[in-house]
Amino acid sequence: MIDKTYQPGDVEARIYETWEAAGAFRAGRPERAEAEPFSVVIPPPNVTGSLHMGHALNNTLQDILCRFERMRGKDVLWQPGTDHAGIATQMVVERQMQERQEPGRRDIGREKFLEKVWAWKAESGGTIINQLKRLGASCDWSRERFTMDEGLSRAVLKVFVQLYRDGLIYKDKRLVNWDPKLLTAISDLEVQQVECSGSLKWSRDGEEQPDPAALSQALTKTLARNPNGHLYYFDYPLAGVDYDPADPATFITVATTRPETMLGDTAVAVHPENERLGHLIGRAAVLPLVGRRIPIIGDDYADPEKGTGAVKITPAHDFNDFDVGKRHDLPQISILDIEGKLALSQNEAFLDGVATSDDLYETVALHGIDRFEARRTIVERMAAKGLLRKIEPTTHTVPYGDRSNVVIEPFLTDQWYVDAKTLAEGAMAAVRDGRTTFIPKNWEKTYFEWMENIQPWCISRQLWWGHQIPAWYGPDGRVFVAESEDEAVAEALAYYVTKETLTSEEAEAIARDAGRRAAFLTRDEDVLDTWFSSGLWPFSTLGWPDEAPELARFYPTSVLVTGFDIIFFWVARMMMLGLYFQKDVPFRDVYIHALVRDEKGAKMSKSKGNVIDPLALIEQYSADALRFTLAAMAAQGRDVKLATSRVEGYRNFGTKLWNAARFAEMNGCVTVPGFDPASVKETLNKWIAHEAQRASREITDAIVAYRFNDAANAAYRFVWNIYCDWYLELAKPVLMGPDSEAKAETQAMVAWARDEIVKLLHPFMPFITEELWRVTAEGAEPRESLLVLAQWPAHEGLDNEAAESEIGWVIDLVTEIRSVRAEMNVPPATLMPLALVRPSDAARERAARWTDVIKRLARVSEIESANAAPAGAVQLLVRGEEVSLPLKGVIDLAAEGARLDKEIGKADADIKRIDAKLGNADFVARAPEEVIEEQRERREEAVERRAKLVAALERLKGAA
RNA sequence: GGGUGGUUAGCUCAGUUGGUUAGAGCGCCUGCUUUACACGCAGGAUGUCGGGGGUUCGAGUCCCUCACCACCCACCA
Repeated sequence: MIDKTYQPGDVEARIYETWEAAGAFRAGRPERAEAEPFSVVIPPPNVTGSLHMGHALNNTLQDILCRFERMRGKDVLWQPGTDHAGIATQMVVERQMQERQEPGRRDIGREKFLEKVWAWKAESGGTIINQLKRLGASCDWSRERFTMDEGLSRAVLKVFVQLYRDGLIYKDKRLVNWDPKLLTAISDLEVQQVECSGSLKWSRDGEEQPDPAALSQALTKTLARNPNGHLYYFDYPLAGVDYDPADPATFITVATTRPETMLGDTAVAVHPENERLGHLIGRAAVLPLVGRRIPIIGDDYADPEKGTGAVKITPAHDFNDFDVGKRHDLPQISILDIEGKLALSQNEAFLDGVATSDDLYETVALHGIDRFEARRTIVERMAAKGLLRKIEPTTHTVPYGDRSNVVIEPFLTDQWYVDAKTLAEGAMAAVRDGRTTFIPKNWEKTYFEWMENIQPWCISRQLWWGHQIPAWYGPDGRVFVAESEDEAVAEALAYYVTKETLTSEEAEAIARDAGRRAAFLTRDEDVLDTWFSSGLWPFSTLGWPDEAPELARFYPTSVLVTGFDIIFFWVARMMMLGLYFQKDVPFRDVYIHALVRDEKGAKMSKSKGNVIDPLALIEQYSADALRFTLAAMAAQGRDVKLATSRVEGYRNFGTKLWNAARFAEMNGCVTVPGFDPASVKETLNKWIAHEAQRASREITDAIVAYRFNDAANAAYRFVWNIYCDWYLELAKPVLMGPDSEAKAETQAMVAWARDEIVKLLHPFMPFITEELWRVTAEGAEPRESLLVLAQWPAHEGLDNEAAESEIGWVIDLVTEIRSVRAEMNVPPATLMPLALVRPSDAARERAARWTDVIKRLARVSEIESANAAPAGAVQLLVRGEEVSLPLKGVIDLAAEGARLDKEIGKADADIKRIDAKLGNADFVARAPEEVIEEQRERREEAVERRAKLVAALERLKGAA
């Protein structure tokens, strides 16, 4: 007995266990050894994260593809796993330590800290996996991987060493995006540009706010809230002359949004062709507050239109200035420490060549203050010295760290880089020649755009949680890159022996002694960017660098399903690294889905508080309802704006399906083993076979084309509007009637169609369908196999236009009668006689065959034929046949007259519109023949319809 | 500054290569204990397809333009 109500909470957990126990998701099931492989790697979620709506969408779509292909008989591998998420995870653990008021990570040291992270991973790492299971994800969990697994770590080492040896990884000292809170370099992609503007206006020469005390107060107030955007104009006195604010020949004015960096200025640049300032090129200015002589140089970078036309150059704190500095061989003076505090005392570069002075002492005394505090102080001091000319509000963008949410500092450090430009060549070619295809196609443009302008990828992070860089430094600072410390030591010893820094005896002595070996080299402290290891995901998870049969069988993977937000972070890197190390693309297709947004279209974020928790929706409406909603809304190229009313609607859909199955059971509809739907005799059954085949085709085609919404809608329509609304209703008289042969066939067919439905719906709603499959028997026996492994409907030869035509007529007739009854306010209890007016033989036969159904569904008392339409009856046209409801006395004659008038009006409008088309010589001359023919037929039909309606109206008037 | 997408019913959204009278869900209105289902059944109303122009026999669909809304990339002294 099927339960009266479906309880998703109970069923879902049980069903999932059944699948796992049966090994249903395992790749390489023996019976599929010869099957075509289908593989997908999951975008690995953060190991300590939890499921958000983006995951729900992403994994629902992958699961639909995997379940679909599994049912189509393929050997499916959905490779699951998690990412160690370097920065994110380390931050979480550090925050926990802080909350518990424990000593910081630097206090306890690397080893102890990593123990804590691993402990946290052990504690929380299962959460997201369990949540994926709640969603129904059919991953092969026996193959679950983690980016810091032993195997994946070996892949990382091998890749790093190989790329280093091939000259594609190198160490370089240049400006990086430095996060002063996390104390690490980050890549360009991890920097968010935030627009900010200011409000403070002040001018030394004007009236705006001349009082220095008031200025100081305003500055304090303004700079207290960051970000802000102000342009500060400073006079830099020229060397060799006495500064006179009234005499432009004694100074050069520069404008900056970052006053504190002036301490690191090493030049002022003007455009070589600047008419106003060009003559100053070659002279020098004296850097205020410091006393350093800095040259005035000519460089195209200085735009005469911007600022004052003269720009201060701070090579160590600005990306553009860095380039200018390189061109002019300027010193790079870093004046900040890693935390963004002024680093002035003991700063040799800063003090180099600067004569001691009171100014300098005062400035160096600022050592250790924060960069924003420094900004205020510098401005105040410049103002006090009369060198601040003015302050203007401005709007500009400020770089923020996407994790730490603090202002990022361009900072001069040694870091490891990947030569992305070289690797990008192959990755672009692979998409250009179609070895990998993006769906929707337009994302390829985004991909190319970025690839063409790709910058060196900074891969080192000053973190502890991650893959430590396999680089060791010798006593002279020389770097040795190798897959293990032993190899590095061996390499280093050999090197130093050849260089005659060591004798071979010394080298051998070191090599023999483990302690000395370990002390001989120092390992690089840094770890790799998380995306470095995720970039290897499509092959590292398949067993590389070992010889793994899975790699040969499942690489390249069939499709990658992911959001557009990580095309650069992840997709591009996998393309580059996959092509380099496997000589083939990592995936054939890349399906890019949209972001899930809230109802108003805003990106969901914790800070906005508009996050909808997928688990809460699963609790409330079932995983199936959530999945179906996401699939139905996943139209290509558009964001998914999630409304919970949709989830509720699809929960109702599940209930509808459940009840339809209960109905089938109550009427003794049981799956007949070996039943052939092509053999049925009843028109109704031929019709549902025809419709089921059509639905199956639509759904299959849509999934293959990644048109998930079309697939979901086709399934929805078939189940609700075809199977439930009509097939079951039309079958009721047969199921309750006396014809045992027809009844038996129909019972079998109801069960067959239900089974088809359950299969077609399974990729979308795996739980309820599997449960229905379980509770419905096959013949006298329970089902032998699970639905998850059942065969996808793929039948041919069930098309049946004759059945479509006949059942279509019945449906139209019933619908028309219902419509008229409602319009005429005929009470449901009133049964009406129905007359076919001069029916064709076909219509008469059909009416006879469907008498019971028509009577029941249209609430008709009897059906007869008439030579003429009776007076005062309602006239209907059903597929060209005239039908009347002779209900004089019941209907409102005036209302019927109005209805007929309206119908005639419609017919007139149709005729007029078609005539306009057919009357157009150009249309007749140029439109395709079938379009014209269609219009002619339609006109004929409309004219006939009009004539009948007019006649009916005449009769109505006669009756009145 | 460069780019992408969007603007269709009260709301959330479909509408593949131009071709019937533009659709769905939710909401709304009317009626219904019709023996699976009120998480239901039956019927109904609602659109200048953002504005303007163009191409075409024919435009929600293609082109131009304007407006507004998102988002991405780059950068500004």
